[in-house]
Amino acid sequence: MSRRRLGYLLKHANLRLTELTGAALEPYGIDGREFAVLALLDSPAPMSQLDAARRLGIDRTTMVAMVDALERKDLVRRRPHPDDRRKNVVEPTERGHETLGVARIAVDAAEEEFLSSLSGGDAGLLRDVLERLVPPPAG
Amino acid sequence: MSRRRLGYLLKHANLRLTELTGAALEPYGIDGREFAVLALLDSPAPMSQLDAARRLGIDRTTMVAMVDALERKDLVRRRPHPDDRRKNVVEPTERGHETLGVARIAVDAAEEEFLSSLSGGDAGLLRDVLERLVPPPAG
DNA sequence: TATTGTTATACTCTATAACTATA
DNA sequence: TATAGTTATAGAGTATAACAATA
Repeated sequence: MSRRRLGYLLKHANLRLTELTGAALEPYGIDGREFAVLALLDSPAPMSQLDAARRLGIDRTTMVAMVDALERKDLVRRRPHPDDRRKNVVEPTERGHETLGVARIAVDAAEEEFLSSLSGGDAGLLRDVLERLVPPPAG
Repeated sequence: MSRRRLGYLLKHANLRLTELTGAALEPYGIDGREFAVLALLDSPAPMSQLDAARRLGIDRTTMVAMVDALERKDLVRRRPHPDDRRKNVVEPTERGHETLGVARIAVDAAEEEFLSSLSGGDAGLLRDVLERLVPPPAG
């Protein structure tokens, strides 16, 4: 029996977590990617679209579409940056904050379910190991 | 500092390994997905396209395209199953076996590089933990 | 009737290039 | 000249539906 490749395992682990997270967020009308953007924008320091894109490792044109979608749902708002009018400051609306509060609980539960076959120690170790494997975003 | 989400870590770990594996395989004219199919088909038991698709967790229509590509490169060959003519038995050609031999070494090296920031023990533990998180293919 | 392979088609996610406005 | 946001567009990768051949 040939052991499964690391690439297969990572891909399918990712698929499973995406599925669990997506199902957990469905009642709130957002998916895992939108949750990630919303959670990132819930930050004390004002964040431009480009800042957010770099932090999440996605293209700035992709970020345009994601902010569009969140704005249509009244979860974030764009306003011009006071000091540099090329930039948009993007921030959660009141509704965005509320949604984020409940969505965080749902995503935490989804992660917990995903990790439920592991001991607490192994779950923590998985996270630590992945942290070491994935370099922090540049900039 | 908000800690990075498990979904982010898994996605970007996957991206990094895909990149390393792709670069390692480029000299042999295949990518990581084609390698996975080729390695799976290098099996003592004859395997149909549907068998292979189920094992890799991809759609059977996707498998058609992958086998097409590998056949164009003279790395696999289709022949009718002797006992059930609805099925194709797909098997590596001589050239496929040779390519697989060198490609395996390249992929092993890419995985090693991917894991190079970890101790041997942590690398092994990562693999074990992922094995437990990813259910074996049904069927 | 059900299964295997195939084709046509469409959808999602993403990136590249070019444009606008600001700096 | 360079940067932030936007638009148009195209490329992967994937899946669904319908068909042909076979069971």
